[in-house]
Amino acid sequence: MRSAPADETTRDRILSAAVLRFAREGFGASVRSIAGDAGVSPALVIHHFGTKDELHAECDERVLAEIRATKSATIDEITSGQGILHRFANADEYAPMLGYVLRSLQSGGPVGRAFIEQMIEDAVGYTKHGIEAGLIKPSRDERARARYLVLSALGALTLELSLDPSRDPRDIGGTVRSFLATGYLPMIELYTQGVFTTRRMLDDYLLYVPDPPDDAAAEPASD
Amino acid sequence: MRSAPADETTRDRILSAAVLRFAREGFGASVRSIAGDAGVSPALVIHHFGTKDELHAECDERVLAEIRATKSATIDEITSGQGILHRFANADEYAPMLGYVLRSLQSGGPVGRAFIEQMIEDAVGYTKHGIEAGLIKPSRDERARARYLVLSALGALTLELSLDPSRDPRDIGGTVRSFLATGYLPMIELYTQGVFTTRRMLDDYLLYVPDPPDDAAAEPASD
DNA sequence: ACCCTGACTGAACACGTGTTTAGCATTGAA
DNA sequence: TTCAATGCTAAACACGTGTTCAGTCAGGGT
Repeated sequence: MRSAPADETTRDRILSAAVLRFAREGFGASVRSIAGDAGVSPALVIHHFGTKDELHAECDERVLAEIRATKSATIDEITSGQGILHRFANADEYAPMLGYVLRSLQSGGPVGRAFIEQMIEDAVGYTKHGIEAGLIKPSRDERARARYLVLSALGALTLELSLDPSRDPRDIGGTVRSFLATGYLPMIELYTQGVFTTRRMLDDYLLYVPDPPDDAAAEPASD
Repeated sequence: MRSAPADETTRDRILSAAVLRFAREGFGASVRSIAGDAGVSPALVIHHFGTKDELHAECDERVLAEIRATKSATIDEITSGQGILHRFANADEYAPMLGYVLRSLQSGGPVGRAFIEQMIEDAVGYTKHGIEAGLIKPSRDERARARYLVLSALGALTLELSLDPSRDPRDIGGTVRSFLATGYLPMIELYTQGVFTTRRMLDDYLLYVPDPPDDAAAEPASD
């Protein structure tokens, strides 16, 4: 009975409903609402997952797995430059997944953290590729730059998302597009020409700080 | 009795406790915990403010007023360049205020929105000043750039804040400093020299989009 | 046939929430 | 003094939450 595939349908239906609810309303979404979406009693949710937290954890795992899957599918879609955000814009099919990630980002959950870490890793690869192709300038600290680029882009996006109250959170692709409509020009303008006319601030900082770290000492305390 | 100044003490103590709690734990903080902090019964909180939402609203007003006050106090502190974040770094006295703002930012509250709007306004002024002084390059859309710079900086900060679980949220100044320790170099590096070696992406976009808006059409639908 | 196991439910429980109510204490005005 | 009003509290209420419990139903193994 355990190994029969039909049994997993209900469990999976609950899981999917939970991911959707969590993505739309955040992790405060009630077990009852999830059960309602799955057409099931609240007790069954607990019966299958034991606890709301365990359900949450399993949703995290599922989303992470899905991310890993779609990542390798779209990795050769880009490989050019900084089109990180554009991948999101016309990705309405991934909308609930992205919503889940942003929720996890806001609440400091493990999915958000893993997602950020992975995007940084990707960005390091992209920039390295771009440098070799002569399209991107090398940085004094590649990892720190990749991290900053990811944090600023994703951070601006989350802010845009939570600041626009009119748009309902379901339509994340729309928010991304709306953000790009206003933010893409200044972004690539900044990326191609910067904002400062002089190197003074940069040189001052480089003088002030003795050692530009060489890829390892970038983060003071992590893995 | 209404006009007596001594009466406002307790009310104000509750308000201060609420701002602190909201800043630390978000707006889900319970009325009971706030009352406890103020050394007061939960019923009194409701007696003075009518409703938790009204208390929330009054906290918003107080923080906004405080921001407006400290703004005019520190406006001549900067006036140089992009040291927006540095103002936060050594501002431990404003820490609860900043925490409150970040919470409001995450929840899409009016304080966060007003704060962003004001920072954009400030950034427009700063960049204009910097352009006249020859320190900052002009942009094709000053307002959009100011908005992007503010959103990316503040967004990266909020992400950093919610992603670092070890650090307790009380110590916001520490998080800001930790963020600057890793993020300042790539930020000013980006600001002084960009990341792209060619103008291709920018020119492509400028060709693709017919009209660069002239300061008014930047935001599609707002006040 | 039996029965046991697991999916599944309705009802309840325990708890935390915001809020209300009744009443006490103090204080200034009459 | 007497009255009214306000600051303030303890207790309770109504409600939503996650979770538990007792029990029903179906299905496959013996």
